Amino acid sequence: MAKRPPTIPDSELDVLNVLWDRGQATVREVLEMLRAVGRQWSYATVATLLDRLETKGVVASDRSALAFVYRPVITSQEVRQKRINNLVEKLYHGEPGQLVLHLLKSHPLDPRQAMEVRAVLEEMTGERSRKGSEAPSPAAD
Amino acid sequence: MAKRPPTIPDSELDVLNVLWDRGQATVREVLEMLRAVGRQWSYATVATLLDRLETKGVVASDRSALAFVYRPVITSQEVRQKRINNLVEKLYHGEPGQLVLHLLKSHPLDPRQAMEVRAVLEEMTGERSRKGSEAPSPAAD
DNA sequence: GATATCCTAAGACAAATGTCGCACGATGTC
DNA sequence: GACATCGTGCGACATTTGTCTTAGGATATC
Repeated sequence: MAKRPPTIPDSELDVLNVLWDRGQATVREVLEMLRAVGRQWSYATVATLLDRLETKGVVASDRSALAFVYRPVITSQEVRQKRINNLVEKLYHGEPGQLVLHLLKSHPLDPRQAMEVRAVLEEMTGERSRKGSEAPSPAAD
Repeated sequence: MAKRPPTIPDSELDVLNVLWDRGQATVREVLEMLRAVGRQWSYATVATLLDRLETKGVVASDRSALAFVYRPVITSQEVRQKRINNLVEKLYHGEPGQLVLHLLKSHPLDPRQAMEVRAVLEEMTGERSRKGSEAPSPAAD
């Protein structure tokens, strides 16, 4: 009778994204941010979403001030990884190859990233392409 | 008051996967297939899911025989694309680069696919790595 | 300190998801 | 034709998701 494991639906993800972006925020701040991006939610809706996120343990709140300040407890990395796994398993039979291909086809990379990915791949397939300038590109996130 | 646009939840996706795999199937066949993969659903559950899928218009049924034969109406490609778009937008700020990197890191490609992807990338970044034996591999799906 | 504000708490409520149970008709079997 | 099967139709029910309303406390403002 175990309850279903907690997931993060899209609406909550929108909220979470704001927190990841600015590190922390109050309900109102999140609301403003989302308004600026087109989401026409009411204050209460955002509050509910943050509350649910906290219940699920993915965000924490500093309740010392008048307006609670929420902060993410999990990284976007963790969520991303889960989604990726799910995608690969449920829609690609655990075969990431096709996924990568589809991805490149539908979402072309800009040159810098293309090179970066290429470097990784070359290392993976056996450094076959000599070019000399393999300076590790320190991409900042 | 528009109802939310129809989505395909994970449970339904499991069912859909069986249909994509074998082209078509009856409730019982889907049930068997899923049982074989660990899903302990009841007959009724599978029937419900197929019914919902049909309501959503993603599968159709041939009702001439005793047991209805269901068949997918959309391709896995379409669903995959939607999921990919969602992932890129919601979790990667529309930047596919990081996603590809993460993907490669967590789900290493086997040599064949790695080379295939690599070829695509080289074409994308400007065929800089000369090697001579780059027979274009026309991979069939 | 009366008011206007802003917050959170609590709940409401419809739709979607996850999983069935069961009545009842169509079929197959002696 | 009586009985065991198998299949669909229909409905049920708990949870989750999507969105809000409203009550009532804490703060700021004159």
